[in-house]
Amino acid sequence: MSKAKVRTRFAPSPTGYVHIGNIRSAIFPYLIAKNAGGKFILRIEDTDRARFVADAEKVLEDVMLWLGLQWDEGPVVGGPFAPYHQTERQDIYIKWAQKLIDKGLAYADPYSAEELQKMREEADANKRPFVYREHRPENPPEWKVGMPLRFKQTDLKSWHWHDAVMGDLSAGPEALDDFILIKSDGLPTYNFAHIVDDAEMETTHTTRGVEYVSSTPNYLALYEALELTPPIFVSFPHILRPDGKKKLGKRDGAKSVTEYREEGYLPEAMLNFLATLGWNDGTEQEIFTMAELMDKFEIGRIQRSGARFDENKLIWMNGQWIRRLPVEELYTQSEGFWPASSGTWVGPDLPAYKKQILGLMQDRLKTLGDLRTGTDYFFADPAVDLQMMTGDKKLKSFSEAELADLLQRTVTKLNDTEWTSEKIQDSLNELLVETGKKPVQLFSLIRIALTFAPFSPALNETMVVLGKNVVLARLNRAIEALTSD
RNA sequence: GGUCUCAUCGUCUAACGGUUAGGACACCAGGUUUUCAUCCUGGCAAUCCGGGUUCGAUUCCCGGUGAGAUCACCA
Repeated sequence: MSKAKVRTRFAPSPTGYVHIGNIRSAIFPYLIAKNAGGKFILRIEDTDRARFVADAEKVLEDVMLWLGLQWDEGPVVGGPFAPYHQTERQDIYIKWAQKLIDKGLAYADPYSAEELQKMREEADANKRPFVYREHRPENPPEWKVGMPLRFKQTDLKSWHWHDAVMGDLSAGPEALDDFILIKSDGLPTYNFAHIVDDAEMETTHTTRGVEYVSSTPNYLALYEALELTPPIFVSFPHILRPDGKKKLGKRDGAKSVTEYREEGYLPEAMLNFLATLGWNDGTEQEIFTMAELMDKFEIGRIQRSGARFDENKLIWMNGQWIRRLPVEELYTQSEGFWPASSGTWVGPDLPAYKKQILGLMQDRLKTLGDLRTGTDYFFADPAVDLQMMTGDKKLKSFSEAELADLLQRTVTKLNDTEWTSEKIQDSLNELLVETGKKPVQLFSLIRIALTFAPFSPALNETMVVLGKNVVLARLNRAIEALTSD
């Protein structure tokens, strides 16, 4: 197969919650396709009507686009193999099912749910694994929509196959059973539908989590019955919960991708993190752009064992990305992460002001969400908190009068200072000499009087952004508070 | 329980059969004339166990052990 013919797909079930593990199942096939210059397809596997969630598909598509996983064929964009929702492809599945029935390789399941349940319990009581094919009805009724249709295994043999990630695999006949092809609601099961769709859509790689390797012998038998050539199998290891070795899932309180997005994680960081969780390029590189991932991704370097989800590394990576993004870009992404006070800020150019703040904050943000809690004092005068000044560890030895005096001298000094970060720093340094105080004392005092925040960027830089008038006004306010009682 | 799979620092991982087993996160210590960070330097820390093959095994083979997946009219 030529590389350009590579076609992969992400085939999620719209059940309403997209977690880290789900979305990595979209990233890997995307990269496989793009690495080869091929196509990436989005197919919605919505045959489970009981678990169907109405707006799940929208959420899913939003998350994919946010991460930069634009699909070449699928919902919204269409494509040569439309429709891309399985519920709209019912005729196709029935057609293929009929082919099997005609060949005597599929039959109607006449048992009721209760009868089936009873057989299972019996097998269980005898400590034997339940296999349906041992209870195959002798004279099944003629199948019609409304009855479950089962695949008839005719050759109980050991299967051997190759998986691009896991290597050579095999399984004995115990793995083979007469599984359901079409459910009684007329819709196909995943086991049947994905094979038909992958073939119809000319998918070259069937990607999925390792949990499907135990079903692969059944699929292989079905491919054979359908006279289809199996695709390349690509099984991904699981992403494990942070605290254990179990597969990550919604029950573990795993956050959805949307939640991470709302907390201020960048799509670049999320993509980078997920792509390198269970894959590496063999070098010591940790940070990858989408372009680099597309260029370097290799199926053969996907890990075989599961990888623990480590939020610390995600946080670190997010910081790395915040730092390397141009301010302009960061500004675009910061939309919605500013404190409420930014809405009432009175100044000529809010975007320019925010970009200045971003320039100062860029090195200290872990997530964009930190803007919400850490930049309030840029937009509104903070409430004066005397205790914060007088109670500060480094300022405890000073009386209120002394503190007021220090601030007064600062005001006088700054009043005559040209408002650039260099000049301000010069003045602050002179002040240090003139007052004979240590930086940790004088600067802490000024910093607190200006922001009343637990921490803030460099003093001189902060002053430049705040502006001379605001700085002097806030210092005077603090002096007033210190001398009023 | 049957079947299948996996196994390097706490975590993510690198290492044609020959390396003082490398890097990153986390953690600890120090530095960058305010704080919190960033950044820099250093430190701690691993080949699951037992056999075999080999001059030599993290690497190949076998057996244990441990872990996971799966045995639905869910995907």
